[in-house]
Amino acid sequence: MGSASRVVNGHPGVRPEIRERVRTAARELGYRPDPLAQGLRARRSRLVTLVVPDITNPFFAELARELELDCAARGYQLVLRNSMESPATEYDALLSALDHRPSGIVVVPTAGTTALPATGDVPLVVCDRRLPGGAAPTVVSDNRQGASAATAYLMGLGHRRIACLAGPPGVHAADERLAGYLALTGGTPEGHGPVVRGPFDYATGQRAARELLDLDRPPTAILAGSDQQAIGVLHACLNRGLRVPDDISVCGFDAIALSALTSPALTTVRQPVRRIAARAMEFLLGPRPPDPAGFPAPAGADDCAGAGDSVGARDSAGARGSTGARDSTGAADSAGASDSAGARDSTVAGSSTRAADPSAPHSDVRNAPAPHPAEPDADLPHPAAPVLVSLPTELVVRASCAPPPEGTRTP
Amino acid sequence: MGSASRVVNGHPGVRPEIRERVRTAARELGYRPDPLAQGLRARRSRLVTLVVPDITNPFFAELARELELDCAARGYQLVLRNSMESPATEYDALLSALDHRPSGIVVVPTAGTTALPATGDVPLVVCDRRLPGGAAPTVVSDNRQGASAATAYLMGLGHRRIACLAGPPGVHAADERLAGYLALTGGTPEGHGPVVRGPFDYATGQRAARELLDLDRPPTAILAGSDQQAIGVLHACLNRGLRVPDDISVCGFDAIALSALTSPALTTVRQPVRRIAARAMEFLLGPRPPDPAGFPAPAGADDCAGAGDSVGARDSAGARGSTGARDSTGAADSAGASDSAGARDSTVAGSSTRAADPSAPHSDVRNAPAPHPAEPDADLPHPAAPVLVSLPTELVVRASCAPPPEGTRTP
DNA sequence: GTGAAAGCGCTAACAT
DNA sequence: ATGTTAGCGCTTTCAC
Repeated sequence: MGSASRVVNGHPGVRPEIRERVRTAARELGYRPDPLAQGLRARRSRLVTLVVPDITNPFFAELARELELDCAARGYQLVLRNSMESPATEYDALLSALDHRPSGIVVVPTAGTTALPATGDVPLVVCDRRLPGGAAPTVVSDNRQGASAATAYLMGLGHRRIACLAGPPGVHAADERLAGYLALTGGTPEGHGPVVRGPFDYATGQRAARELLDLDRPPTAILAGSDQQAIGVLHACLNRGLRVPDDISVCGFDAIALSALTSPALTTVRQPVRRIAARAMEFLLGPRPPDPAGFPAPAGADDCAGAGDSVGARDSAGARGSTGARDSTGAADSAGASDSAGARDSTVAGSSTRAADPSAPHSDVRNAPAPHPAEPDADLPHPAAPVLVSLPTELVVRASCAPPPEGTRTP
Repeated sequence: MGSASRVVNGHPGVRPEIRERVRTAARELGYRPDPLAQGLRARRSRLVTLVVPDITNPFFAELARELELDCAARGYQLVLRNSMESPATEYDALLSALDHRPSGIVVVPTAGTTALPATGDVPLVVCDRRLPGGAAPTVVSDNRQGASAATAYLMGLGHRRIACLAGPPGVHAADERLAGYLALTGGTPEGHGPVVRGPFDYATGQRAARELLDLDRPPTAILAGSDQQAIGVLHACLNRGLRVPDDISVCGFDAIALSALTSPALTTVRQPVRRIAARAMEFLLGPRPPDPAGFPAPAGADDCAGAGDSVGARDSAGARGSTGARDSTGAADSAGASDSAGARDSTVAGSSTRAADPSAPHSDVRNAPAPHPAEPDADLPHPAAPVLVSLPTELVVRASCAPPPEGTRTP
């Protein structure tokens, strides 16, 4: 029975003969490991908890989907929690999530979150937004760079009065986007255009647009802080009888599905949701096919047959041995992290290399304001885990932006 | 220690003194029950699994949120799974969900789903869509009635050429909505207008609208199968230079948040998402405050004090005893179910009365290798459980519909 | 490398 | 009504 367990968990050091015998028996008996018992004993359930402010936000929904798909592929289950933008609710959600001893936690903190509960040895990663003090490992997209790219695009089109509708103060993504905008417009002879801030929602977009349009010299372009805002802006403009992009340009942020389907289609900045999800999961669970077992991961007893049959040789290397079986990831991703460096000093992190053991690398990453100020040494198992990963965004040029009405001016 | 368990689980028959003692100790020790151990022993985890085609669909996101909120309030966690409209994926998701011995399963089946796996003694409820053969307990909104209401409204406005953009064939909600439309227009002297079918998404709306607008005698109103479709229609019309609602009326379905924020705001049919969620949860877990414990449900050790104290009497009737403690629900909701009967024979269910024991009523609903071929005996727990609950929808009149351009004709 | 034994933290039958 | 006793199904030392 000990050996059975070893086989199921893909532990090395089991004679091939025995392993096959166990596998066959398992298959014939239709054996399915009991996650509860496993969890109780191993003090770790195959659950990943996601805490978002509100799953109804299309961006979070997309994130949730990507995470869930990734979980499913690895044989994990995604637990969903809504904090409803309440730090207290978020805190409670985290606490009760912890009770279930999840394999990892992904949280998109509320605007008011200052600290997260101690997670013990449960790895946690912050997504999309940042916590003050960078108190936890974080993966975000490079909002500043994205906003700058959009601003540059607008300026290149000839716009000189570009308004910025930014998200709520204190929300990292909002602040960063604003910073990206200011970085380019601030140095301009005309100075930067009007700035309005507010929640990332449709209503705010409408309200802000009306406000902006009522100005003495209304802007010729509006850079919104989210697609939802941008759509609100779009509608407000349209309602005012303005043509977009002929009379005014509008640019969004996020590239949610809907943004492609407005009229005109929204020029926007794409957040690499899929990559964000992938990086987060990688951080929590290790590189993609941890293949933690010869077969328990795949759900149906069916498909494991196909896969399991010829697998015998596969894990000769030991899917999760103590050696650098997983550095493939490290290499690829350090690249991903650094190529976002196009934007200034901001973000970007202590690059790639992660220790091999999935249980170890996180413990020190948490709370810990920088475990070691500097890590000169570096071979394989050094405890230097990236604290902040910033993924590059992508400008999606569609139809909602054009040169300003009066005529383009080439600088 | 036995008593401790009894207290924690709110079992009756514990002397108040002891109970207090246990509670105090628990509080001081910061005791938190281990859900894994509880689950292993009780063969039931405090998890509820939700399987949706795609959480990215705003309607499902809303459903998920409501369910999650309800779960959280009861001390449960919501596991999210995306079937991506693939019956096979859905099946696997259910299978692996079952491994965790959830307290219940909510599934929005894919269009191609014909059967669900046997869930053993795990209660399962189908939401929003229906399974062929009504093989499982179901709670949906009365789509037919909703579509009829919208159609009637349009006809009342004077429209005679109303097109219907319906969802994909085979999807129950889509079929029902179409039926609701046909029921009113079919008998009309002019007969019903053109019908187009396709996925519930934005793109389909745009495509269909263009198609419809190219007709020799284009419709004066379009009844869409979803808000997403309707928004696509809206954009397509606007792009064609048509004014909505002056030149053409558009009506949506679902009343997602976005529908209020388009310009013009969408007239649509509201699905009682919150009630759907509430009913589903009630079906799975019993009436709202099952308060399965004096305090483990509330997350923080803080709030448990307030609630737990005076609870003592609550469960005198036994929140989930073998008697009809839950027909309060049945009464209220059977009403809800039947007043939707305004639309013909359709939906509506074997009204209210449900068996009291949560473990029993479901077993027979499934195909199930039936433990006992027949269970003649029946006192309160008669196996007559409602198989279908249909909740009434609500027409939300906003700005996207108006009398047809040529002039209204009063019948 | 492989069995055997000892529990993970809790609940449900038991005896009291 | 309370204390005691078995395990739930698995992982993990620990001897072999």
